[in-house]
Amino acid sequence: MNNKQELPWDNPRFRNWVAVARACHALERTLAARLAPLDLKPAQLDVLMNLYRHPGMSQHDLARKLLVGRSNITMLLPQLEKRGIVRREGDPKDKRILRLALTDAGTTLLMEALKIYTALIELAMAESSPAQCDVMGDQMRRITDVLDKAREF
Amino acid sequence: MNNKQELPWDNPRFRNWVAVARACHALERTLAARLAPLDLKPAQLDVLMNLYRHPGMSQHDLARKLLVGRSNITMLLPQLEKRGIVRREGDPKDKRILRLALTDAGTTLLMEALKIYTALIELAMAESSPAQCDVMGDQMRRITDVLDKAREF
DNA sequence: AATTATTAGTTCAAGAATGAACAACAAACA
DNA sequence: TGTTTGTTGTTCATTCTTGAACTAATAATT
Repeated sequence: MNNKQELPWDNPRFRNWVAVARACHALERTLAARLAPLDLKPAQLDVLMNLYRHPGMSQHDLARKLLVGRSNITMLLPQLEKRGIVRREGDPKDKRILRLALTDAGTTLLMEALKIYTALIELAMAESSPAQCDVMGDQMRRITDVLDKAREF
Repeated sequence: MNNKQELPWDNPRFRNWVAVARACHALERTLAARLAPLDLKPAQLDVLMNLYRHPGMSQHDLARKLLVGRSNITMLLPQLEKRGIVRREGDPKDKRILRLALTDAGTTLLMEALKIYTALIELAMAESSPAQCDVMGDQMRRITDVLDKAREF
């Protein structure tokens, strides 16, 4: 019996997803290199992006958005707080919760980082038409939805 | 001046790439959970997949394929070698090089892992048509190419 | 042939990410 | 009220990843 014909690599969905994973990894590595002058890591940029769009988030909310553990946020934030990039203040109604927000310096830094990130994305996707790009984005949002539901069992 | 109109999130390429990064992260997390019963991590699966397709690779070649540092490979392989999954033998022509290959046990384990991976990908992309999927794959391969070239300066 | 430059792999110290166990607080309910 | 249950954030030990410095082997240069 020749089982080569059933190899995953013959499956379009598989082969194409592997390409997604590779591209994603490549872009993240390149981003890390280009963010280095700002002394910022991709994971930290993710934090800033989320706090900009959702000021007042709790650490728990942030962890869920970023798909990381809560302890990760605990380890990540004090650095940013010491650099004066992020502000953390207790919720008056619920003393367990810390509300997060960017400082002005944090917003400024974020804008610098976004220039770099945007330029990299534009470079990488220059050959993709807006229509292709939207089709891709829609697929990805569906995938994230499916996986979120799959995680809830 | 209102600069909100120039935010990256208004840029389709930016917004859609963020969706790619999220989906990728979500799928990798889910994969890690589903591979746990095999005592295998996504990074290790990447190694096995590459060795299956390119037996006789050197560690340097493998590192480049995986977009990681050589030292990472050095740290990764001894575990797999001890488990009898990977075989490492010196190249007779060039004594610096170690040639890598899967053992039979390694191939068996890979096939089990691929079932899990394939099932997850099928789940995630069930709603994407093969045509959309191919368009996406092509885009991703172009992105990887562009970034590879950008890395060479 | 002798020297110099590259290349493959390793070591090591530092920095991230993870999950389990924990403390403080809040909510639900008797 | 008092007890139980659930939630938020932290701590800590473990594991992974990384990049710089190193050794050994090969290639290139003189």
